[in-house]
Amino acid sequence: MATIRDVAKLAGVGIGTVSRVLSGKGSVSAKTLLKVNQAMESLNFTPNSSARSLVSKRLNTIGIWGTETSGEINRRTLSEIEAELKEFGIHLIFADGELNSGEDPTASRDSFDRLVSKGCDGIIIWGTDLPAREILQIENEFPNITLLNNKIDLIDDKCFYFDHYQAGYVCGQHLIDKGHRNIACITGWLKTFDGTQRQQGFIDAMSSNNIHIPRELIFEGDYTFTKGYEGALALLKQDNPFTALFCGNDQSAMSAISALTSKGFDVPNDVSVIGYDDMNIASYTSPPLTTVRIPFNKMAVNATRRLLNLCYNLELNIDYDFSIELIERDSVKNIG
Amino acid sequence: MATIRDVAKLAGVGIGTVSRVLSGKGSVSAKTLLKVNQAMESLNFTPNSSARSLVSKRLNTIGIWGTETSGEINRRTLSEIEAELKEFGIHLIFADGELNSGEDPTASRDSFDRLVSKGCDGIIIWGTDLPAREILQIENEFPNITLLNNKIDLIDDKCFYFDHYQAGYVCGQHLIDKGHRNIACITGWLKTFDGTQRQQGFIDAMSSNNIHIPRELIFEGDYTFTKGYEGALALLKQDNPFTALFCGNDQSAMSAISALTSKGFDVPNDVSVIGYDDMNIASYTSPPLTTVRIPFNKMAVNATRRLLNLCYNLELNIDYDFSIELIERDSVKNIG
DNA sequence: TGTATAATTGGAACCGGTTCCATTCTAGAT
DNA sequence: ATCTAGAATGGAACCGGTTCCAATTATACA
Repeated sequence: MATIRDVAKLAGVGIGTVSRVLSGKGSVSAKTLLKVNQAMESLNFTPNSSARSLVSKRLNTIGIWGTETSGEINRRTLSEIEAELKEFGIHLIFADGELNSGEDPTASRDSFDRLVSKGCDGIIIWGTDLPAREILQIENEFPNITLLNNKIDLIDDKCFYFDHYQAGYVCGQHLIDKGHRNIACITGWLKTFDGTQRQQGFIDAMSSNNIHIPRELIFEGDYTFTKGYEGALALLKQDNPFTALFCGNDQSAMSAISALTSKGFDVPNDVSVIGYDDMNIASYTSPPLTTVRIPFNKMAVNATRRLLNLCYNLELNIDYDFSIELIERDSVKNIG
Repeated sequence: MATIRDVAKLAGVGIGTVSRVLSGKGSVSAKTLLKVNQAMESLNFTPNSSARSLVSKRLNTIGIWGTETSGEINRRTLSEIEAELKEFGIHLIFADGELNSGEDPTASRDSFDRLVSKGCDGIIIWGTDLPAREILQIENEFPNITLLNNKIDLIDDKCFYFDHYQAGYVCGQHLIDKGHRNIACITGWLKTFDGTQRQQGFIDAMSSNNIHIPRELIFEGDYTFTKGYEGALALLKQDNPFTALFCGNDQSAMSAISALTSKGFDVPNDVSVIGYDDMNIASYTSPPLTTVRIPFNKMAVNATRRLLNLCYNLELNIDYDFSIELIERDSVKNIG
């Protein structure tokens, strides 16, 4: 690997001059520029990133961390983030909290620290794996963080979240508008910020319309296919009849439909189902899924831009406003 | 940030001693060890990774590149890779070829070069975005690469691929075994290595059983939901009847089912459908999907281990043998 | 007690960039 | 021709680790 000194020697100039050519800062005469460029070319010179980082204290890398980095909808978002970073020549380091999360908060924290110590210039923390207290503590000594799909009041300007409450409300209201009164639900993962929010919104939509949901019609899920399937079967087993089902996300909606179908219930003629997320797949279930579209990508991009501002003193515009959209397909029937 | 010299000063030792403590190599007396550790503790010392990399010429980072890093099944695999790397303290840098691939091969190559120049110690190239010639050229000047889901004879030991031909054959044979004779297919993406392989295997299974598939019953897909849906509609429009449908992957199978259902055809009573991949979701479609399970994760882990061997002179065991498994669910009916 | 050998230690030199200052060159003004 | 501001240039010093060698100290053995 050629170094800056090799280039300088070949071009017959000093290393400072080569450095100036590299950075484009400082003045260099036209003919010197040419000589240096030719030398770089013929030596196939690439600046060593470690040496650069050592003095500039800038790693040109940001990290993303959190269990929510898995799953289809999230993966789409990762690409979006990567694309945003690409424009600024920043790389994305990727640490999955998934495999050691949940049960063992220490392990979560360890995996986070590993990310910091490798050194990224900043980190997007995706989801609610770490308790607020811990995040605040982190933010105190390592301020270059941004939260995606989490909300902590003290650092609200670094949080990019969505009004899941409202979205849950909209889902509930939609079912009611379609004439449903006996409504069941398979909740999202109630350990997460967004899971509880959307659930509360849904419940409040019910109360506002004077509808009471008996305890038996609420099945606590966790966003997985498995729980969606189990949940639907469990709901079918209990005694309260229902004509509609609100699911915490599209995955559980899909598998709930699968369970309902397997037990001889037709969706939407026997039971209407509404999902949440609008995954790609939602258009291609049988029947296509009515759901609510969450602007995850937009959230992610803005979280990324905010982080770039923090890390590199940029002043990119940040948008904190994320609105929802109800996507009506064929899984909800009007029985009004 | 405390440096090694700060630690040395506080502990009252030389910097060499501190370095020895850090690396655990070379001898250090018990009491010196204690002093140094205390000093590190109280200064909250973390070694600077750039300085380390500069001299060790080791970035402790590997990259993954390719359009195939998107999609659900692939995302699951990413986690697997990350977990493998975690054990060795290696980070995963992530560059998506997706957004600039296909149309513009130069852009693909650029995005690849960006990954190299940042410097990873090695790269997993996932998929077939780059032509073999180009990959060989890359391998020549940057030998630390490993190919996932691609096969190039000259560097077979760095390739981790699956016998898609055999899997395609198995799918075809399964439909035949279940009594089907009029079989349609929606191919995978024929621009990819695996897409053509599985298609050929399927076709050969047909020929071996003296079944001829008319041109009209072959729809060229590309793995997307969209094409699966379109494909099923197109197949329904033409004149040759069919009782079974082979799809290039689960996504197209799902959307094909959705299209068939929407046109009043029942799966599997009117048409049997077999998928390919065994995505998580395959158990939860309506009906649950018969498909073939591809050991992507195992492939990915071995590609990763091979890369670790290359980059860091390790000698991890590598397995090149990946076998398939037919997963029978409810989307294929026996009509024999 | 003296000597050989091994264990322990300190720090200069180095990795390959960036920064900054002193120096030289150039062109326009007088 | 002389002076001067500003452009252009070279290179020492530095970033924070690792490596390696010379020097010092400890231990074992005769």
